[in-house]
Amino acid sequence: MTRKEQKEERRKAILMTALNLFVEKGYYDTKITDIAAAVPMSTGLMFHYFESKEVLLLELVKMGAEGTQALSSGPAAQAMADLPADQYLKGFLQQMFSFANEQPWVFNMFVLMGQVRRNGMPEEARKVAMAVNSIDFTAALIARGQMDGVFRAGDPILMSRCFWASVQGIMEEMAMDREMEAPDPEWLVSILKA
Amino acid sequence: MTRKEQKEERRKAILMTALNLFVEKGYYDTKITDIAAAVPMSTGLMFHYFESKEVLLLELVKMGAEGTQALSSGPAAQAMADLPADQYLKGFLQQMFSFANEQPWVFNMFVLMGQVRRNGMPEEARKVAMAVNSIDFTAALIARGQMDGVFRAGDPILMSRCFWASVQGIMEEMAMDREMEAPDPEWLVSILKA
DNA sequence: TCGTTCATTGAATATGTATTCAATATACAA
DNA sequence: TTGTATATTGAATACATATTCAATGAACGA
Repeated sequence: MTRKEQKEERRKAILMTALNLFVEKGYYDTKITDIAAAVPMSTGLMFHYFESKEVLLLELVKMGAEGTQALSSGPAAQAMADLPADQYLKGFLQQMFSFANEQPWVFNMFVLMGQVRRNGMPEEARKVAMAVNSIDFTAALIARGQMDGVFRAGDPILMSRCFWASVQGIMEEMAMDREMEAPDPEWLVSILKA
Repeated sequence: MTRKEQKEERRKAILMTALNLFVEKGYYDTKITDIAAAVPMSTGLMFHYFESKEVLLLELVKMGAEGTQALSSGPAAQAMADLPADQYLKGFLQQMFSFANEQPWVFNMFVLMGQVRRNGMPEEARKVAMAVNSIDFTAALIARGQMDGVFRAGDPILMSRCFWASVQGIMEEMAMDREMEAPDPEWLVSILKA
């Protein structure tokens, strides 16, 4: 393994460790020394890999943004694209909730993306997280579902925001208590159902 | 007005200002100087009223805990007590969402209580917020609704957690964007509906 | 009116933690 | 093997901000 690869590995290790801690304890309560100790490496060395705590967060959020992009244009999305709208959303949630155990980092990434959108988070990362927009995409899906009569009447944008806010709330609850069972996706989709 | 009353007024002004800022910008991003400037008063004076930022948060959370207590045993609760379970929850949400504009501090208090429960918030305040438990109460309500056939099958505790996590998610979204319209309470209650 | 007490200020201090840095070890290339 | 670049360390520093404090002003009771 070349030295460059080594470095890349280490970088990823830091990112994954930070992701865990940020979601577990919150960004502000996670100290650089906590991350360093968990990797493990010396605190000083952290700064050979990331020039600051904020940049580290930013890198994570960029990864999350790319991942979301990839997900919504990838083959899985295509395969689902012509399902009925409610089936599509149910499938998505099913997948996401199963990631909570099987691919915790994917799950954590989603939770982090939601958290970073909030007031009081570092500006730059926040902007990137805000730019990732599932709201409009889902709103279009909802409008389609309304045409087909599977979804109730209502402003699709508002419904989309409420749907994702609910999902975020539940994912944070799950992140806080890893023992918690996932809800039946049907429950959440019911928010939208006719 | 006596001097003691003056002081009490000032105390409340600080508490309300802090509540606003904590919800608006987040606890960690809200500096003592921010609160002082907003009241307005000198930063030093803050410490004649509250011995620390954490204690200030704690006071707010204690108020929130009492308020919740009062709400769930007060006359309004009694009046609702023999409504069908779904009507009860719908009424509660209706009220809460209307507070978003009419009594923002009540709304903010609810949002804060939810936020303080999260990892990374000051321990003492967190314990108090955690002790306020709508989960069990609502779970009982859900069980009743299941008997009556208005709610779907499922673990009432899990359903209760998911319901409140969704509500929290949406209230935080509303707190972030004060222009946002409130959802129809029916949407949220649908999470539980048969 | 005078003295005592409380309110108020803003600059000084303490503290926690992000960030830097000088020193050392390790890998690699010639 | 030797010299150069990179990785690594942990202690020193910088910085942000919570907290203290000495000084001043305002209210109140006697």
